[in-house]
Amino acid sequence: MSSGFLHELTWRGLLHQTTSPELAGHLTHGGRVAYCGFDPTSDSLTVGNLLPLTILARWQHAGHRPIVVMGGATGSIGDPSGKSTERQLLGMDQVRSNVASQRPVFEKLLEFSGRHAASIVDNADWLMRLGFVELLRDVGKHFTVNQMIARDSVATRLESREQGISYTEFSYMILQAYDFLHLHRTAGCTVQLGGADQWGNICSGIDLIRRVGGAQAFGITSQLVTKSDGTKIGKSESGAIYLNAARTSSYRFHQYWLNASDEDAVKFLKWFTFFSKERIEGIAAEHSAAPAERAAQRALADEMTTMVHSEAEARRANECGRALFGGDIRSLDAQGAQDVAGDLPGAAIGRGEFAGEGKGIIDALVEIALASSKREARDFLQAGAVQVNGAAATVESRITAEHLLHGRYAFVRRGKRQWAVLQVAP
RNA sequence: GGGCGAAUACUCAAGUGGUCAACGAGGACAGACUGUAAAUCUGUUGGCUUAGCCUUCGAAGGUUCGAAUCCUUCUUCGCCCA
Repeated sequence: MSSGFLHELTWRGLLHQTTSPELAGHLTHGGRVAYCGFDPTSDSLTVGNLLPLTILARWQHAGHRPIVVMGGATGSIGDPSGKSTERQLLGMDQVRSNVASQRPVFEKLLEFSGRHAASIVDNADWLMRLGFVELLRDVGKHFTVNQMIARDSVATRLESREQGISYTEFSYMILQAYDFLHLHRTAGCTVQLGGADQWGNICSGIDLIRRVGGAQAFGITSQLVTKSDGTKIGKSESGAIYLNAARTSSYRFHQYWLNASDEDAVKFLKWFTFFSKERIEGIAAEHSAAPAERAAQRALADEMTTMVHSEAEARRANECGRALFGGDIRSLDAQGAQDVAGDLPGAAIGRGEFAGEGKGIIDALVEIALASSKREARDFLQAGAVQVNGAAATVESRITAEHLLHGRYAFVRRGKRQWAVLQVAP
């Protein structure tokens, strides 16, 4: 096991850099403690936050103990790293409720019992108790401003004409360094994990630990990962992909991965799943033999959905996708239609609106958010991009009671992949 | 505190009195081709009751038949001087 962790990150293409060559030796003993910080700026993590989380899980699989640090305090300050603009400050209540609703995902991916039990802590628990003067005296003394302004994250903001940096964000690195020191003292934490953009903050923590107690600590950063076209992972047409089912249905989550490009699919398997090297190579071989089958995308989508939601959800998402893209939507039975409708975005309106002349397709498109305006709806219709229950629609189309599947549903498709449902309100 | 300059749509960026809902690029979306892929080509990209009308060019006023464009004040940002 030992430095199997570093090995693992390396072949997956995730290792960016480590702070010391002695790290490998340090990891030959199991049971080391590492932490990684997460920002409670939203009530749900996104696909973008998934990577550090899986790395923490890999750490645990390698026989070490992970600590999740929720930035309850630092989240209200804002990390200047990788940010070109000053952050909005969050209220404490907001932070608290975000921390609470993010928790389930961590519990899903990490093991919270046994010898290498993970734990979740909130840095508000110690940072909020810290007095300003106390902090300046005990911690601030170990930082020189010269060093602080030399940090990349600060330097770029100092040079930025438009933005500048507030004293608040400038001080962020001190707080994060203090987190590391605190965990070092109270939990024996010796390693901090983070993205490549966290390098500076991690080094600050290691320096602080050395200066205060003369102890050695380590940092490991992961590659900044992007899609092959250079854009961020986890953004879709309709916004960020969340891990929380309430914000991104398991169907949409599944679809997101299924739509990965050929070039990305295998990389994503390495980065995000716990599949072994052999298994991934097998899938890759299968995929390149018959790319049209999209074996890699399918494996990826199923596994990711299972990981973040559940196996049952993955199966449902799969069936739903098959119904929508595989065959005739009209062949769904009542139960199937209900399931699919439940996973799709859309709107429910009164039965009366479908009576007689029925509902105009243009209004319908706007209501189910497949078009952002009526003008756009007309554009789509003129381009032949819209289907209602599998039949092409025109500008004049209307949805009447007769069109409804099982008397309730109008499945509307815009373009190749966007589906939504207009249904009769119960 | 003084001087100079900037602010245009999702982003960058033209436009300096009518021909401007505003050049161009990127992004995004759609069509064709495909495999719910990539690349490519084409189209769209403020809104509406669409031969027309309405609301936009940091904010509020003003000049003018007419303003993104000129004037005044304000806001924000940058540069220079103190």
